[in-house]
Amino acid sequence: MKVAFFVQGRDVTAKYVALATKRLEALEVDHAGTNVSAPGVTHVVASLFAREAPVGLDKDVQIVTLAWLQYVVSKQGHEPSELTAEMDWRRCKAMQRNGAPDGEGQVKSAGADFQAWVEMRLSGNTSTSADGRRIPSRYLQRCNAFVLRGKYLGLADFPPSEIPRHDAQPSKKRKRYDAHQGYACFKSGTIAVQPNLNEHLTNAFQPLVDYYEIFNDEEWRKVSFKRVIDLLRSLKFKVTSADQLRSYRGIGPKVFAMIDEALRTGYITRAKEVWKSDAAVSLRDLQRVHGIGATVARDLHKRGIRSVAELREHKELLNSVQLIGLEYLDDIEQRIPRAETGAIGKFVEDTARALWPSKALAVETCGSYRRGKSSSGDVDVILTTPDQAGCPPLADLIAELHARKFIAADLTQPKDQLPVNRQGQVARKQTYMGICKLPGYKVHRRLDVKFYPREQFPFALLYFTGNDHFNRSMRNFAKRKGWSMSDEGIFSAQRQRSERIAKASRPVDTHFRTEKDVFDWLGFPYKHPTERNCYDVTFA
DNA sequence: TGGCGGTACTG
DNA sequence: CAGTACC
DNA sequence: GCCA
Repeated sequence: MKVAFFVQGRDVTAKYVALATKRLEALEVDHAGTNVSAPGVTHVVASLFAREAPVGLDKDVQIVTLAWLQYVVSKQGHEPSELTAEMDWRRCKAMQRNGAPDGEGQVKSAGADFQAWVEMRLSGNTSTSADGRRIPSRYLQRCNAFVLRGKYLGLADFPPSEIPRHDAQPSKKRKRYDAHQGYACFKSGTIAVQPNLNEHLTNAFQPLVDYYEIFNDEEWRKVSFKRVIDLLRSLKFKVTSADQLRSYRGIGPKVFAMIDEALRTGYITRAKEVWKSDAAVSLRDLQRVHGIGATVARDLHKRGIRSVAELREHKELLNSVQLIGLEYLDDIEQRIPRAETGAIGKFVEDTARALWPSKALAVETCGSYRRGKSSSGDVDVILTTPDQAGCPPLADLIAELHARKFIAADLTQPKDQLPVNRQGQVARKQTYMGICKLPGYKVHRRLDVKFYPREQFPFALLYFTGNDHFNRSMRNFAKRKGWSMSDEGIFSAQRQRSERIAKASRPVDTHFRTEKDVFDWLGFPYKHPTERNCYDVTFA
């Protein structure tokens, strides 16, 4: 078990760092604590422990605090107000009465009961604080639920009294929550920011990935290098010697030598060599455009187009998708701050709820956002309804988003002629890709929206949350056992191209209600969304 | 030496 | 169908 | 590229 924690501030912070360290040492846990000094926040940490730290739990845990996130965000030059939008103040408010953090955008103080509770968790007790003080039972329950919900169940949106039991029947009184019966547990309340401790190495490898990305003939070499980067990024220590990585899956003789070279000299010769070619540079530049891949770039290059700048003078060579990609290139390339990703997801959600007021909808922003990243490349939203019969047409939602001037351009045409059943509902997944912009914002963003029938939703969440290595890994795991897994479900593998693949041993007739159902059914250890920022999933 | 994820949209 | 894209 |  490894624990990494990041805290920032003074006052309360130092105290909890000491407590956490003590506790971790008592558990003989391999831990690494980082204390970050940045102005602005002092008293946040206590609430962060409640929010993020499953202290004293015997699982493989990662303690990550929003304070660290705040530090990262401030380093990137964003306003603190953006950060406060990240925090789920509804949950803080629930604790406000008890002296917990104030919800008006600034955490002011942690109440005595709350601090006592944190200390209790840190000391491993369950009902009394470290100094023997008894914590009021109502408050105890509330705090415990707070942590458990945030970390393991993620039922963040439900006040404690409204946490649905797994066997609960849909309540007629709380219609709005109907859709979340069984689905809300996918909400991820955790923000995990793991700093890349091995930037010195990932930076050295990135040019190799970029290089192989621009051709389509060495896909697997590219994938291998990509895995190496994600492996390095996932490490909780800074690599100082290639020998530290000798036993890791994905590090072979070639990569080992490259890591060794990068550590000694600061760069990889091979990575420098490949980019000496002007053609490679041109091809990479052209492929910045959405819709231009290896083949099209090569074709354009043959026609004498060497850069995006030159491409802008020859738009007649592009199809409609590429034209949009070119038009919004500068915007799309920019990273999206986490707060904006959330706001875009909320805009889609609000629009959907306004459009189908009688429908109970589950809406989830996935992708790197759901994996807890502090910025994203695009926004991925998926929806479902508890309706067994199917979903309303996604095209209607897209039309409404157009009407609200939220969507600026379509990269795919929303199908309005999908096969519908007698109720006029669509019983298969519907997908959309486009460009959007929030009212009052300057930069356009890539938006993906998908609408899934509810029985596919757990699989859709898994797929749309990623990351790509995680998906490939999990699907590979399923395949070896004789199943084929996708965003629509799990099926008996039709083709068996390899002897490694076992014959499916049981029919797939289970009803999967949650992501965890899928993990359990596969015999695959459950991973919280924030634990899916991985390069590979190992299984015993 | 063969395998490396599964799917959707465009043209 | 090939190419590109999504995680 | 790595791995079984």
